[in-house]
Amino acid sequence: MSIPAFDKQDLSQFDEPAELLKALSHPIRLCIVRGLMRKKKCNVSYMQECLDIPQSTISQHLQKLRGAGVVTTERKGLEVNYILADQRVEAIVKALFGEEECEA
Amino acid sequence: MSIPAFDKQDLSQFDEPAELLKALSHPIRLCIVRGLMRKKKCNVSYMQECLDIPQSTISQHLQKLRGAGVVTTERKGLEVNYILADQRVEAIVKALFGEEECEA
DNA sequence: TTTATATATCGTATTATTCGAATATAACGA
DNA sequence: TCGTTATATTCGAATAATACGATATATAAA
Repeated sequence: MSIPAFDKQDLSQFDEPAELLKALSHPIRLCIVRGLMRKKKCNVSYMQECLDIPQSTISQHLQKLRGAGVVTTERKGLEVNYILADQRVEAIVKALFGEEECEA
Repeated sequence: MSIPAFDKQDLSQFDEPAELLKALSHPIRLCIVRGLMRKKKCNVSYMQECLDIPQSTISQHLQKLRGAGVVTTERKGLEVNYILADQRVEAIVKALFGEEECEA
């Protein structure tokens, strides 16, 4: 009587992790997230400048990341800084891109 | 002159990893993949029985996983066994669900 | 106040995913 | 060959994701 490898009874336990992965599964968002691993803290304008993508597009991606709990925000005056907020995400990014020194 | 944390020039380097994550970002597929970590090798009927989901639905999810290189197949007579084929995926599943002994 | 700047949200057209029934294929045994 | 079982593919409808211009909000400075 061992636990089956698959089990429809707890399919719902995969909902949240799948949501997390979905939030990460877009090139722009993945780029943002890896950028935040390198840079710790980053405002929208900086990302926009680097990525050269319309502001509303970036902002929408950021809201999706925030909605999934991937990032949190810290306002500083006019700017809003984004910060990684989920350790699982860091492990996933490392799995995908390798370990890496982060700059202060 | 350090490398910027974000860089539009190599946005395309995120395409493949994003595809990989997209393939994983569905509860059924994630369940299958974690099941394959536990069980190593598994045919479609077994998954179908456990998950109680229409055959075509399972098969479609499996094709998506295969297309992304997450799994490979081994035919044995009528049955087709699915097997994990990407180490990154194992690391990701561990990040999401924790380490775990695998049977056999 | 007004103005400027940084960011968020809305509207909407386009494209992609999802599901499951129906159908097709592949391998085996009689 | 024919029938059976296991799996894959096709199709259409419903739903969700995406991009981006236009517009709204929030903060700060004049």
